[in-house]
Amino acid sequence: MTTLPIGQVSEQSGVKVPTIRYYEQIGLLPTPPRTEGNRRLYDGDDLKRLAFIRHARELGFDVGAIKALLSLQDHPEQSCSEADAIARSRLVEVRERISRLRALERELERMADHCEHTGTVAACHVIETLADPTHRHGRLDD
Amino acid sequence: MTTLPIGQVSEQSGVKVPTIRYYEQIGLLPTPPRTEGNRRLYDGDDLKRLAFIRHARELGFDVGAIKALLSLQDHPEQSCSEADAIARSRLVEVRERISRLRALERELERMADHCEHTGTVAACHVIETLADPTHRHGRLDD
DNA sequence: ATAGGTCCTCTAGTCACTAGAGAAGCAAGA
DNA sequence: TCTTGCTTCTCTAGTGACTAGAGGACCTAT
Repeated sequence: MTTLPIGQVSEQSGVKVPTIRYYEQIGLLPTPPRTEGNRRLYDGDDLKRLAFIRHARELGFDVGAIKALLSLQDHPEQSCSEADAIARSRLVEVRERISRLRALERELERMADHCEHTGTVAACHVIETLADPTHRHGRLDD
Repeated sequence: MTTLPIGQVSEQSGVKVPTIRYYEQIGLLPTPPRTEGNRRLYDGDDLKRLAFIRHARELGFDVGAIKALLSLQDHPEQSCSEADAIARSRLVEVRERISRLRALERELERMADHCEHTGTVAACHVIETLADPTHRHGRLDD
């Protein structure tokens, strides 16, 4: 089984060294074993976990939400209803994000296309694109 | 034309009062006119702008990215190529986020469905769902 | 054995808020 | 008009999630 020092894990996961230590400190990463000389040793699972955390953070999930998601992974023995509740509530959030991002995507596409075809700047309506779906009157995109 | 005090704007936009003042301070919001008694006065445009900022932040865009998006809206006279560059680079980012969120959505759906149908906890593979598309071998989900 | 790199802990700084203190403004009733 | 209570004002300090730096230990290669 391959083990990696923190620098390698950092490089391969895209998470900076101090951030990895920080994640350990706040309990997002398990405390890894150490060498004789007190250096942290990681394995492939840690690598994947870190990459997951990085992407989830980039998508705007806070540490609490990420902990909840990882707990699904970490505790397959937990009650079905509990896991289900976590998965479902995250699912609602994820779907809302997707629909907002799609609206923004369409607006940016429209602007880029307009520019390409006419050589002029399109009126920009990005502000409308992220309107709160729960407050909207029109239909929601699919 | 209706004007609103900061408290109303806060309530209707979902952005807290100190946060609104903070956005003014860092230049995300224009400095509003004041009453005789030195209180800020906002209008409907400010309201929309604030709601946009809130949603964009929730989606994980940082202030710099939001400024760039708002600049498209604010400066229709700017060069086409500049606006286009901003729109296109945001577009790439937005599409990547969408595809990752969709992968996560599918995994959460799978888990919720599994629980519903079998009454047992599904093996959770959320970690795999956000893998870096640029490092993946399989095809990307549209 | 020593030079250069990686790692250690600890403290402090950054970004984007968020909460609190203390004072001034304003609206409504006694 | 005065006062009670709410909103707003500015300013300072605290939070969450990093991020950078100091000072020192470890480790590899020559």
